[in-house]
Amino acid sequence: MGKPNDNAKVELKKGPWTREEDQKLLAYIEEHGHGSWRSLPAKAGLQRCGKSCRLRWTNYLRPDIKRGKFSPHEEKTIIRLHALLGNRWSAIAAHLPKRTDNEIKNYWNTRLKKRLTRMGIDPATHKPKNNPGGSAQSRHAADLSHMAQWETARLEAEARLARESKDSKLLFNLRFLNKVAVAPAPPQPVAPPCLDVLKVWQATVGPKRFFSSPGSLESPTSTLNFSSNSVTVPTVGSVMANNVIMNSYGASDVMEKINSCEEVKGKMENSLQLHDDNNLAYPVDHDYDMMMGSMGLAAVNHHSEGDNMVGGVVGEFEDAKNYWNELLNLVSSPMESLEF
DNA sequence: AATGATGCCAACCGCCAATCA
DNA sequence: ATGATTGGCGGTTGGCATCAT
Repeated sequence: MGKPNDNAKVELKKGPWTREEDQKLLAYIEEHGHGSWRSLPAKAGLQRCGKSCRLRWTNYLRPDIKRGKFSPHEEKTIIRLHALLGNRWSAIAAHLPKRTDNEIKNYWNTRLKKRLTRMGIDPATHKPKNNPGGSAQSRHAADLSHMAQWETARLEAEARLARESKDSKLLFNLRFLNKVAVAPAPPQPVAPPCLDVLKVWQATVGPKRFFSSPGSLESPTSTLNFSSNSVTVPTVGSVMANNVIMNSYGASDVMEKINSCEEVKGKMENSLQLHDDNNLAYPVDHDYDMMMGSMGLAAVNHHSEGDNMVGGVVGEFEDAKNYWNELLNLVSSPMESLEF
């Protein structure tokens, strides 16, 4: 980037690309890489603006693009991600390998949106159109909606990590956690654990990166408020012990995998030192707190009356990270085995 | 067969954040 | 600090294909 020494005004071509133009662009990029898009057209012998070249490359010519019909799995993924992210096509595309944001956007606008509308679902809100009011179902939908908003923030953090971090192991773990978090929630009375852990987080560490103002429990996009006594926060111990939250988020298969692994169970017992009274605290740092929140694991035991954290720190932060990394790495092939 | 409606998708447009001189 | 420029993003458009009348 920077200031170029811009130059001659050439009559730039618009409209559909010809085969010859495609070949020129492909040949140039294959040999030199695209470099500065601004200067590429002249070097490649194209009478197009750099922007047009970039678009043609990213949306059509790039070799790692998958074209053609979207699979049912891809459709489902788009719908769910749209519910979480809204019209943030590039973010959605990041979760659909080989699909471009433009393609996903077109597919949504021309097909999926209409299909949802026909099904009586508002494609903007992903809620039933004719069910206003306060039914349990709609309240549950509202819970999901707010979870979705938090998921949005978390997905952004994941995307940031993916860009900034070369630590593929951590990224793997984040993605694994993402699958757990995005799994559909059946109707049930348990409050959303994402919100629980954030409540605890707020009470414990106060507003940080994701909070817009001190003392408020707001997502970047939400103005949701909570009554302080309405939420029961499970502990790591209780969750690990009975899978309540994990099951409530359709992630029982994850716990099944974990429980079926003797090594993992041993690590759990040793590291967490489960207590019947659930008065277990767990070391917290913010990113891991978020992750555990996404999994439905409150990082600390929480007594709602005082919004105070109860219990002491069990270990060091690094221990917690290592523990979760080890735990998650022991679960075989989560990406393939978990329905998303 | 002709015409209009609809579907689809590549490409363009305008905006914005990041970057650089 | 400032202004120019780039790259990226989401919204929109234009044109071709298909369908319905």
